[in-house]
Amino acid sequence: MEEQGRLLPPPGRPEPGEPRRQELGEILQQIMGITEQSLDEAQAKYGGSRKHALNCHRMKPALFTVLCEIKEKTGLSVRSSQEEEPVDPQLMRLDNMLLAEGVAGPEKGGGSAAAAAAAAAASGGVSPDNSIEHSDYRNKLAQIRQIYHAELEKYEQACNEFTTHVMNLLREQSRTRPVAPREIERMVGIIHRKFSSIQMQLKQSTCEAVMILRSRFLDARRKRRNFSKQATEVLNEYFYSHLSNPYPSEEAKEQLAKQCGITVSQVSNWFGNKRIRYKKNIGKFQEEANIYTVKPAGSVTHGTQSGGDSPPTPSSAGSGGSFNLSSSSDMFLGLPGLNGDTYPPSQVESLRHSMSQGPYGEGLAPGQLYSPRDVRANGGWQEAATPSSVTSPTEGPGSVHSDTSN
DNA sequence: TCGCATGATTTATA
DNA sequence: TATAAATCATGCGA
Repeated sequence: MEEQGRLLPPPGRPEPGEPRRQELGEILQQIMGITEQSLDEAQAKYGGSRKHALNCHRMKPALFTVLCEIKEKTGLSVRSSQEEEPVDPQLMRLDNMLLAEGVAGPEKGGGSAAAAAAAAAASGGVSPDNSIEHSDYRNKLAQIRQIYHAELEKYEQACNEFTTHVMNLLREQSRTRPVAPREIERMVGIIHRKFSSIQMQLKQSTCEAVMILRSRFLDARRKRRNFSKQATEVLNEYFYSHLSNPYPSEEAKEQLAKQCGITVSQVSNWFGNKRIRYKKNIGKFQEEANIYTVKPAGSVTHGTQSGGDSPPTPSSAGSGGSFNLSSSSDMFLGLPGLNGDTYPPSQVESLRHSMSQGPYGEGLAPGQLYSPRDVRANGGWQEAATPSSVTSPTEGPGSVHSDTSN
């Protein structure tokens, strides 16, 4: 028993070393009723020669047989107490999450896929510096992965070392007392369970780290990115061509989202912001309104326009599933634009429509209602926001935009 | 660095 | 539950 010191985990372990040392001590105690102290005492008291004498004692075989009988009788309770435990659902969850995040399992794909998903979600799908965030996320995830695997390896190594050591001890003990293979298995099982619980702590910490990392990347407010110019143009075109009722239906939102490479809720946010900001400062947006109501067809969107205020229907969408926001060139008439362009009749109609709508308009045709809520919302919108003419600014360009928060 | 622009979130409302 | 309104947080150009 001189190898007493080697029962302890190898030195130089990281922080979890101390709890592990304690736990291993507990295991030994549990398995054999041996503590470091008792071993030390036994060692000091009897020494190696005493052990040898005990082994050679003439009564030893008889004693051994009695012990075997007792063992047989108590074996049942031992066996029953160590029935296979069902797989811990929490451990399963942790494992699944680590796999999904690419921390556990094969390196290729998992991590980068998760990173891509996170980056895509964070950027709304079309962030220009998507790749930067992507690599940043991936690097950090790789760090977590590296630490996780290093720790896991250490734990496994320690577990194996300890198991071997305990088995050696049992083998040695089997000379003086009966040790059944099943008992060894049971003890190995206990050791593995103890190490599993330690591993679970590691997995938990790793999951927490991943969650923090993800939340940082997915916190849209922190990582706000302006939409691409094209996306803004698409949205603006829709907004200004439906100025009398800028409430896209769900279908329209989906189409816009698809076209802009953003989510439907981002489209909703955009329209919400746009409506309120437009309403607050119509004058400032006059110029923009002119640009978008006057813009030649095909500059931003594809396909044909079903009419300025007509609700777009998926069935009327182009082959690419694109949402038709502007007029096709064959609809242009000889109406001169501000920059010398000609206007499509539909947009002229839209313009006229906008002019006829608003506080002085005749109300909306049934076809202009995009959603039931629009009936209510539209009234408020028209009263407050729709200008008498988007081409005849009532306010000069010098008017100041004021988002109350800014 | 500052101020405005803008996307997202929160809260209240119908 | 969609929307208005207020607000927050960040981007971006001068």
